[in-house]
Amino acid sequence: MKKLVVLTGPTAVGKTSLSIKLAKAIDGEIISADCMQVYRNMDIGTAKIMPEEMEGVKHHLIDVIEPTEEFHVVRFKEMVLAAMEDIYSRGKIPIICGGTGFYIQAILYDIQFTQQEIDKNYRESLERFADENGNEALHDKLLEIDPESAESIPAANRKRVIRALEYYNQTGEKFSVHNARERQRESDYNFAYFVLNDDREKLYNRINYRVDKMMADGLLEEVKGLLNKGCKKGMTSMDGIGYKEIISYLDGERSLEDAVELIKKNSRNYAKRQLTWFRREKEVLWIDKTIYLSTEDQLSHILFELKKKGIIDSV
RNA sequence: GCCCAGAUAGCUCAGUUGGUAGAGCAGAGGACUGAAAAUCCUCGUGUCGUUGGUUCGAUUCCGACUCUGGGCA
Repeated sequence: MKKLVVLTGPTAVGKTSLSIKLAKAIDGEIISADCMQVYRNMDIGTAKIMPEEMEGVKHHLIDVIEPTEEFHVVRFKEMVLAAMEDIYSRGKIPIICGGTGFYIQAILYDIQFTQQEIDKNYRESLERFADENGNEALHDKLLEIDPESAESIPAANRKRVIRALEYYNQTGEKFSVHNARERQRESDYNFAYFVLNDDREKLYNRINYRVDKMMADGLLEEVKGLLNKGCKKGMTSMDGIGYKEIISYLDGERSLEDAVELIKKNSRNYAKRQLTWFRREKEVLWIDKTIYLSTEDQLSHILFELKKKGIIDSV
């Protein structure tokens, strides 16, 4: 079985610096599992690792597309599988590091998505239908073709109602059937899934501090620059935390001070959602920073677990 | 020193014609399988400042005290 290491955790917990030490210790290469760090020119707001911080460790999936482009799990999966093949061919171990749990899952369990391109017109027509007739009416459509999905997806969650309808429209199969099947999947990898975590209050303090630092580092200028290059509100990249709030300030919707506070709050809420996700994942190995205080302790604990799983030979 | 207004959930406040209380925000928990840093669901017991009094019963009425604003000296 192919070997795979996953290192994740909530935003601002300290994944990046630990990942460098880990990569050096096991001669690995890092694959970023971060839905925002893939974009070029979005450095400050995504807390992206800079080349000089990489210490010679090879990184994949960072700065690979323009912020004006569409990006999603399917593209992520394609790119990561290619990167992994490359890494294995050189006899190294891939380390998936990043905070997007959904993306990590897609790789780990090889979740299957549909082959076809998304039909934008169909999506838009459903959006329009919901605008005109309400979320309930859209939800009723789903109820007709796939009652199980309709039951598990609230009408208010329009995005997911649309995806379920879209899936049926594309494949003729119920979305609920697809999901149930994909949920059964076992991983083909010999993997270790580490989640770095810390005391909630400490984590939130670090998030708040980091946002202030982003502002001091020029987040405002970064966003202005992106807008000048053609980025617009509503693009997936501009929906990232730190970007959408600054844009709302530039649009005159709120003061800069309020925008900064909102970035902090949204980041905190995001960290909490990430933790909810990781708690549900099976076979997760938690690295609690209140127990493993120093980076050295964390690293030696990780190496111990990797040896146990046969992913590395010696500690 | 005097006068006035406050003192209720982590914060900002509402309310109880006397029967121990509820909103917003913050926060917590959860869902998620081609937008995922997205999208959505659920969750409110707190010495009602302290202390006397009236009352069957006071957080609510009355008195004193403490603190915080504001005003007058």
